Amino acid sequence: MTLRLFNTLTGQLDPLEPADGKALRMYACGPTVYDYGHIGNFRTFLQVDVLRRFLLLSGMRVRHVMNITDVDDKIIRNSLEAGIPIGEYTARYVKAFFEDMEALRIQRPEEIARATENIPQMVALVEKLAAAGAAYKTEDGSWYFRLAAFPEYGKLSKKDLSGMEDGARVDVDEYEKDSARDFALWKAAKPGETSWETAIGNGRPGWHIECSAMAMEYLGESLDLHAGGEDLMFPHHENEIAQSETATHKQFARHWMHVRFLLVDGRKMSKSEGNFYTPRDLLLRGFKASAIRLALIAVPYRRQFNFTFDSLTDATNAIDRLRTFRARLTAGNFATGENSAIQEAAKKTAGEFRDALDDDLNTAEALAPVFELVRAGNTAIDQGQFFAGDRDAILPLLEDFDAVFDVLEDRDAEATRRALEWAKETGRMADVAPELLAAQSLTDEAIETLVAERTAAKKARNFARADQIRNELAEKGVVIEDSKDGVRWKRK
RNA sequence: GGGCCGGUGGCGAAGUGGCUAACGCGCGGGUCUGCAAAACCUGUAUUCGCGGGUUCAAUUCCCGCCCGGCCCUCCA
Repeated sequence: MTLRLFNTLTGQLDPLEPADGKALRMYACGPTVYDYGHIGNFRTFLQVDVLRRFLLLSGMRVRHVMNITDVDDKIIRNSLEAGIPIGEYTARYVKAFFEDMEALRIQRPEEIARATENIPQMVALVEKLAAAGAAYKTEDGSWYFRLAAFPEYGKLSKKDLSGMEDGARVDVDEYEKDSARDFALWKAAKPGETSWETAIGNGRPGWHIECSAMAMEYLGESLDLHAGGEDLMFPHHENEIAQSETATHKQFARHWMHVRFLLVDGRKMSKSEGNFYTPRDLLLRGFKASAIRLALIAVPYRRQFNFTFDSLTDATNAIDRLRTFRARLTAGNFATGENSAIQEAAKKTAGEFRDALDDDLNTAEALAPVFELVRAGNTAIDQGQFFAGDRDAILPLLEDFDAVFDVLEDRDAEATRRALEWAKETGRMADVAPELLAAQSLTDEAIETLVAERTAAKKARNFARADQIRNELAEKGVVIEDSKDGVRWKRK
């Protein structure tokens, strides 16, 4: 089976495969670095990461390009207000973006393309469009794409623009356009604003041109897949198609993937509603990076996901269950042999896991058999019916699971530590949850010492002291588990 | 106003024209334990927004209504 992924262009599930049988060439719209990324942004990047990882797990080679929009109206406005060059302004957010990617375990694409580093390609594309009569320059020096030059406009978002009246909404700055719907390819420089002196004039790129130019620069004229948030479908992706296909007379992207927006507490996330969160906010509140990751990917990408703090707590507990199970397999001593029921369950789980992801990346359905296997495994272990052969069948399966979900390995402390450093540097310590600070005050070494002391106390049947230590640790978010294989502790 | 998508248990959700409506979390009871934690067992929707219709049979298809989301302007 190969992955069948919903294609916005055709409106159906289409197999996703490289046209040339080599690496799948995919382009995903990345961040505009005018501020810290929020969880909505990251839901999109995470879902694309799930796609990427599943393709790799399926044995496909992938060439994945993501852009960083580091010049646009907001960036220019904000950097002017701050009185610093745009490069300096965006540097902070680019750095933060990569930190967040790492915290959330988003794999780095093969290529990260920055708009400001690909201006010549954009200029060349505008020139090509001008030569074809599809681009025109207005009196102020801006360039526009002539929508009339592309009759197929609207095919992605299924919009019929033929009946749209010109002139309904004409931007003050754009009064020279031939048609109200024509969009900017190149914006003429305004006094004080960052600009590039080029063959088509002094100015800066329009928003849409960068993705067309960079996608073609790094992936060729025809892509296997183009992905982004659902809001980008129109006009951004529609405009990319118009520009690219007019210039090349080739299909720009065969497959289009759009990730659904999330809701927060049942409402649209927005700063004015007070329900706007960045991953960093959540880390400072004491949530784990892995929980944020799982919460944002456990609901399939075409479904609306209602994000709440509870959903993070749920994800935390679910991850705990998986990690505890894996630790049980790794640490336990199992007799040689195998339990045929477990062997079969493992085989079934592997198949169901892949089938679910093959079916339009149904992450929710892929998770179910994994948890069922966890229960079957735990039950067998409790009954003494679990053997080394069963462990050897399940561990690789968990590896495959984690190749996509990537939540089993505990790297949460590192992400949290980074977030705290950032809070310190930027004066946000007031936002840090007190419980998190309490937990941070305790080093791993200190915990080990206390745990050892408790074990000794237990041995001496001094339960009062043992419980005292356990409570002390619990107050700082450390939970102790006694078992036949020794004592295990973890930070909640 | 127009186009598109969705409304399933306490919460997040999967799913299907007819088998006991996944899975996770939570909660109640039990086993294990010095007590816990973990793990396991068990109970947690006779029912899938509301009202009609089609059908032998609908949560699943159709129509209407209500509610939420996305787009139609910058936005993951």
